[in-house]
Amino acid sequence: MSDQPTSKEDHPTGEGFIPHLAVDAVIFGFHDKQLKVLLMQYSKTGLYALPGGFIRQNENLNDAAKRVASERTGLTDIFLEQFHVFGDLARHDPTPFASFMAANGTEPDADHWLLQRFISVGYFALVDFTKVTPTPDKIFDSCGWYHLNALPPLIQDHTAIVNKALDSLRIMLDDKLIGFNLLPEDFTMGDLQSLYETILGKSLLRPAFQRKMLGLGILERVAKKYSGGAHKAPYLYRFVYK
Amino acid sequence: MSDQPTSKEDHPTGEGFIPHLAVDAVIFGFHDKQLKVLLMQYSKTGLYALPGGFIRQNENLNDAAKRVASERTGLTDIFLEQFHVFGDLARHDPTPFASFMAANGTEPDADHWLLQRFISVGYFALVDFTKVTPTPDKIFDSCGWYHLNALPPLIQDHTAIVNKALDSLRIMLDDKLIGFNLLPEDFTMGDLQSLYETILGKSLLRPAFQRKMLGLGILERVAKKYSGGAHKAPYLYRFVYK
DNA sequence: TGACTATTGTATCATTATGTTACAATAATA
DNA sequence: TATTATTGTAACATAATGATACAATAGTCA
Repeated sequence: MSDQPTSKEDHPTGEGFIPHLAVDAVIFGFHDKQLKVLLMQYSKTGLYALPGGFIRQNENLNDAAKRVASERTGLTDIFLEQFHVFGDLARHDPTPFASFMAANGTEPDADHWLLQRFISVGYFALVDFTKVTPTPDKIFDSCGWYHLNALPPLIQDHTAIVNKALDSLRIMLDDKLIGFNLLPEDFTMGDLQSLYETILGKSLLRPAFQRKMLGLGILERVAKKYSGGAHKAPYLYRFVYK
Repeated sequence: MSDQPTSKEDHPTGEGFIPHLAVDAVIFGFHDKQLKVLLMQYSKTGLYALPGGFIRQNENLNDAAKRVASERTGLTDIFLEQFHVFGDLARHDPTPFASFMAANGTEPDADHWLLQRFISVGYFALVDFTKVTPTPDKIFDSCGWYHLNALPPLIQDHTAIVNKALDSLRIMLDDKLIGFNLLPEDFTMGDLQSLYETILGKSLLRPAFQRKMLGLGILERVAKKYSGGAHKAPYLYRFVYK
């Protein structure tokens, strides 16, 4: 997507980027009945933030979000979904970035581009967190997974962004399920149900769930069967792309 | 909301506005079983566009959208809903604005701020078009209502924006109904059904519609009854805000 | 090898929601 | 006072969803 360096410090003037506009990515990680979010941390201040970035002058907005998500996860083919734009003045809080810079020994001008007001387009993604290599950028020097129900305090309005993303994910789950590549090629109905239960945060009844999923018309049953447990072998399914 | 002039030409350099970022408002007008959209036209070129505008440096994004919608309709209290951000490079097409300026005798520089790439946040609103005074701005010198199923060709990707807005409106109708103030304070179930049928573009069965609406829990029946037609008088309802 | 265990696939029934038809009630009109 | 058009709602049919039950079976282990 790009041959240029992308971290923020490479562009101290913000040149080449659209000013005042950012993307923030809420990257949900799922595995083994756990739902986590990828967060960035700046160790010197202990502040946490969502992975984010800026939009190049000659870059599609969606590609900018994809770039941000790919750089932080090492994954290509991330399915990203735009869900909301956060554009209130009240969200503007330059203190975190000022702290980062101060801790790096550079006292920024008051009108430094990073300290200005940003309007942020929120994207969410859902990935298998065991397949991810969390990769920090040059501002946030660490990067890792945090349980959704035990998030640390986040800078600015990032907690609200996470919550809104989760709401959107839950609403869109049926429609976007096929886009998230977080189950193996072949999976059981139990795998799928675990995914749903984890994301929705509640348990579901098995027969009704099976009926509903098959009713979506996006699953095909694979002939061979799974082997491993001391019980009847479940069928394997895969998504059918029409 | 503002005491400054807001039309585009008052700011030939774009000063005071966030560059490269715009809002476009899809203002649906409903009345008497008709659904229309408010469009701007520049008479000298015949080009049509959605009402749009820019975001002030010190203005909430939502307020910018509200300002645009208010200035074009003369209405305050417009319920606006953000629905999508349009950020592809492919949507960039400076020719309409270049035409406007050329027709006004000013040959713009190639790097004029209005000719640059814009990312646009889409909002939709739903109003009673009989209560609106369509008000042109200084670029688009006329402004009026067009039937949804007979739209003229629009500049850039504005047709796609209208279609996406309509999709979103239909999906959100149940949830956002109470916010659109396009029925009188007291209205009949028939009025409400007409509204739904017009927006959804299909007819609905009366008993099921009544059941569903009452089931939403946002209607209360008013004691008094309507008078006028040669038939049984319908009950009047109003929205109940909880 | 055969009883045991855990889990699966699905049948069955219950409940709720939705689609459809029917009809009595009634406000204005003539 | 009969007529007309429309409303409110009952009644039934169908579909969707919630919940229980149970047979099927892949491994485990006596």
